[in-house]
Amino acid sequence: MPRAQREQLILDIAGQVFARDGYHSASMDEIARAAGVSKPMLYAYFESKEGLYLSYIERSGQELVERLQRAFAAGDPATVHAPERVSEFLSFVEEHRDGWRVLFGEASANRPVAEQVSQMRGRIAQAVQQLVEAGLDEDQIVGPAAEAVAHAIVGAGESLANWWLEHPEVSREDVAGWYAQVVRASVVAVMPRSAA
Amino acid sequence: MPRAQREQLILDIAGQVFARDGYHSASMDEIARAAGVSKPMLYAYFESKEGLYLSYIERSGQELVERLQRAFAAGDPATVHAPERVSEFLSFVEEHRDGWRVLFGEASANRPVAEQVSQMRGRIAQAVQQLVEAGLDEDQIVGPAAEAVAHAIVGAGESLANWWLEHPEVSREDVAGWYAQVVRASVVAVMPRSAA
Amino acid sequence: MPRAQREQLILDIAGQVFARDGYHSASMDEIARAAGVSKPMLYAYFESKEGLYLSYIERSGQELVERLQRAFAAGDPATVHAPERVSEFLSFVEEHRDGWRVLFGEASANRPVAEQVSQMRGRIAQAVQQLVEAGLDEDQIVGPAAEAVAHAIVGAGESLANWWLEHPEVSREDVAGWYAQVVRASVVAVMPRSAA
Amino acid sequence: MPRAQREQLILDIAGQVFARDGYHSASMDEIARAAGVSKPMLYAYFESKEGLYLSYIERSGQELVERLQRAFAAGDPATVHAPERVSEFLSFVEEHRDGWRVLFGEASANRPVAEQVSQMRGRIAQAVQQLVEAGLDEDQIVGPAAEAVAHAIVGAGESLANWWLEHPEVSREDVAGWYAQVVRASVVAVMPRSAA
DNA sequence: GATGAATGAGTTTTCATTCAT
DNA sequence: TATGAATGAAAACTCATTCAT
Repeated sequence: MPRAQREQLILDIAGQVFARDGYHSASMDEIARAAGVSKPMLYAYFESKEGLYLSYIERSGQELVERLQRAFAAGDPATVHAPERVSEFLSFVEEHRDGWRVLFGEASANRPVAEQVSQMRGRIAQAVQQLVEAGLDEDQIVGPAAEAVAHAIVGAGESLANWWLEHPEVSREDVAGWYAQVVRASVVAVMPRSAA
Repeated sequence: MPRAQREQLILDIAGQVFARDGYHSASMDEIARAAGVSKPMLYAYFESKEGLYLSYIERSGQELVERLQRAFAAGDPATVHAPERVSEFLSFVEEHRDGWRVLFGEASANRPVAEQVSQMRGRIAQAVQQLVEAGLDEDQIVGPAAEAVAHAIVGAGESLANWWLEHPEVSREDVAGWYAQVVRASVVAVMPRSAA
Repeated sequence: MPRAQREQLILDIAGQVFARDGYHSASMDEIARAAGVSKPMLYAYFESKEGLYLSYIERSGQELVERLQRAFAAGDPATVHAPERVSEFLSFVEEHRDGWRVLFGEASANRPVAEQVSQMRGRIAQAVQQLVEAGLDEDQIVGPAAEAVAHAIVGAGESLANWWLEHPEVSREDVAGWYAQVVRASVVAVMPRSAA
Repeated sequence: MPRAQREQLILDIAGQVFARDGYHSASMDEIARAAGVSKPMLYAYFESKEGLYLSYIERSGQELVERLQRAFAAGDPATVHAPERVSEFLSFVEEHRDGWRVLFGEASANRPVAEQVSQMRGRIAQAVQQLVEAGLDEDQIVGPAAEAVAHAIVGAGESLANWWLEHPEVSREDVAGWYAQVVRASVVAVMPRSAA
């Protein structure tokens, strides 16, 4: 088997293991065994565990960025946010679960620990969901939309807050204002008749 | 020093270390040294590394959830998304950086690894930012708003995609539709004159 | 509570723990907790873990030796080995299980390890038992006598071999001769009509 | 050096250390150093300390059981207890001191502790020895025979008592009866002219 | 006399990494 | 090229033991 091909195979397997166990808990032993190669091969091809990981997210990230750019940034601005575009991006997530999980999923690492963190996030999402639903008439709540939007809102806030922590020169008021608007607009957009 | 007080002190320090290094890379030795106590104390008070971590996120999460609920869920729906409310939440993030980072920050774990992942996210955010700006006249772009909103949008998508992976019964079209609307509404809301 | 009395109480508890877990696996923490005293008390009274253990086997051993001497060594040689005497000794074992186990029982220490060793001994005892039974007519085998004698024979051999290891000046032939006679006599004694 | 061979070498060394220090006090560090390998090898080959120990007693026990069965159980019942047979078994003990000590020796564990226990047993054996000698004319006592038989008797009692503790359904009278007979027969067998 | 609080020193175990073949 | 065999370094965790009060 030529080297290039074997490298791809190893990356596939490594992705599975990283996605399942997280960077730290994944062991080179396990990856080598799962890929059916010897450990020294892993080192010959990728230098180190870190090198292997970086190679993997490089490959995954490359494709993800391209797909996202195709989904979001290309073509006529008027149609840019069209669901079909977004759908393409979601297809990618679906087809490349491992890559997505490694880049954006919650690092499993230690089972009970990950669970507790995830539970905390869940509680927050629930609170937001109640808020979303509070602005609606009871009969407007259709299935999982409210739950989904709640997660989107939480994720937006999380990301925004993290960004802000790296940009302390931006005032809290500004950030708060933007986020407030995003939240309000999201609720209104998805739940159109909402009075929120 | 009475036990209860020292427990709080240890939790503070542990939070710093966990926030900086991530769960796995944080070592009990380091935490003990930083807290100025011996390792056996850590075990006497928190049973295990996992126990220490869980204690920490319990304490942090408790307060975060409360703060978020106060920010979002209380009072008159009409004023619920008011920036002042959101601002309160951001205050919390600011005051409890460590707690926030441990719960919602990017697990550092391994420096270059974290950096690469973070860079990848950055590139995606940039693509989205360009998209946001594409819908605006050049003179409308005011400072960091577009960047901030781009991060919010990315975070929303990330969170939504993760939620969807756990809810495969929801159709891709639905999720795509919701996300598309969230994105569009967010852009419009923050960049009001945008034609997007 | 006066010191002397408390010492006795602690020794009782310590014996239980030592008998259950073995010297190494027994922890001072556990003994202190079980005895309802603080660890520093244990050290004030017995100096060290070793001191505690030695105190315990001293107390137990003292009584055991006395009982054995009374059972075996006293009085008219003709009646010395009478079952009533032996019975007294067995009473002691029954009443002082912990003491006996600590002095002569198989050290538990590590469960699976102890089990494996014990199994090995069991297999040996079985082989001996078959031998004992081989010398009997089938209808002579009455209940557990053969099994019991087999264990006695194994124990005698074990003890004899250990003794011999410390007395290399004694010839193997002599030891073998004595042991052979003990075995034969034991079988005959307990299974009287045996042709062995 | 091929793996299989090195495994045997490690087992040999481990046996020495276990025999000298007992299971608990033996440390993997020490075994590795003594065997001239690194600790990870120990784990690669035997999984754990427990695994190493079990491997060792498996290997030792296997051979011991076979030897014992050959010594005791084979051939014509009439010659079964012949000293030559027993002698073979003693040869094994002599040649496999470590294996024997690990399986049947007094677990050293902690030097002074083991010593004290051993001393206690010694005192008991002495008492029994006096008893044995009490039944003899002074000029009949030939060298170490009485001492050896005393140890055999003590070992038989020890083993019998342990067996009885696991079989409480057997009456004390029965056990006492059997033991009494074993004792009497042993004395008579080895010290033939004794009136005991 | 009694103890809550504290620790030094050691244990087993794991893992990324490399060399000899 | 490929690997079986080997390891240095560090991790989590435990325990007998001792102060300060």
